[in-house]
Amino acid sequence: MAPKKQESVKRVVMKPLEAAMKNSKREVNKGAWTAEEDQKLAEVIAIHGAKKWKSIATKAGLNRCGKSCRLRWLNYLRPNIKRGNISDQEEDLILRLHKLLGNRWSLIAGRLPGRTDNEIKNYWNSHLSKRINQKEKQRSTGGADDSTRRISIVDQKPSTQLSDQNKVHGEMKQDSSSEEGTATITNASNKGGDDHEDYSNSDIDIDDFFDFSNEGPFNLEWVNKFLY
DNA sequence: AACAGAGCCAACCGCGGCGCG
DNA sequence: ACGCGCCGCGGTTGGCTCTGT
Repeated sequence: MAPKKQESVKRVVMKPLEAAMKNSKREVNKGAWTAEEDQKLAEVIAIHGAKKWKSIATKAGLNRCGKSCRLRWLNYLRPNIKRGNISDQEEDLILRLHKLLGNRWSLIAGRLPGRTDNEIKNYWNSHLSKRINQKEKQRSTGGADDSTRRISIVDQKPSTQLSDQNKVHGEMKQDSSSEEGTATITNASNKGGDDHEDYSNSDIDIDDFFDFSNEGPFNLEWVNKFLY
């Protein structure tokens, strides 16, 4: 299918007016954001910073909940956001990280500068998961083609071939929105039974894995340290 | 040209964690 | 220790665009 670049800009202009009109003054506005709302939100965040989303929503005079403002900022308005055209390198990295972390989109996004968790999640759901499924089918029938070669490479990595159990002993938390990429590790039970792998038995140093301090902005070599 | 189905993506929803009083 | 509110995350949905018929 042909890519739809710059589409989001169009979207903003399309429906939202009627959506905004439909919503009464008391009700919280939902649906697509208008350019005007974007501008207001950006202005308020420029002044007050991207914290206290509820008050930001109020200060901006937007009839939106803080949650919605936060999402809009993180996924669209935030500076240095890359849109569209996930490169082969990035795709490869997503595949590897997903293999390692499962559906921890925010963590994966934290390793892809300029990419949002939502974007990666969408990309995974619409592109990669299908390819994985295809590959699985092909594997069961035997043989592989070019389109799945890269995925095969990922599958071959030995150090992360961990158990398929849906449990994890370490909960990792990271502020993916921070440009510095500071990370902390906490211990907690995993919510929701993610399908990622149990890395607690591996020789991966989690602290090291999420130590962003000595990396370039877009150096993907680091991942090899953990995955090969 | 019109329609239907698939693909894609922005945004919403629900839940859990955390901090504060 | 407890309750409450806010924040962040992952899953899901709604709706627009594209493509094929």
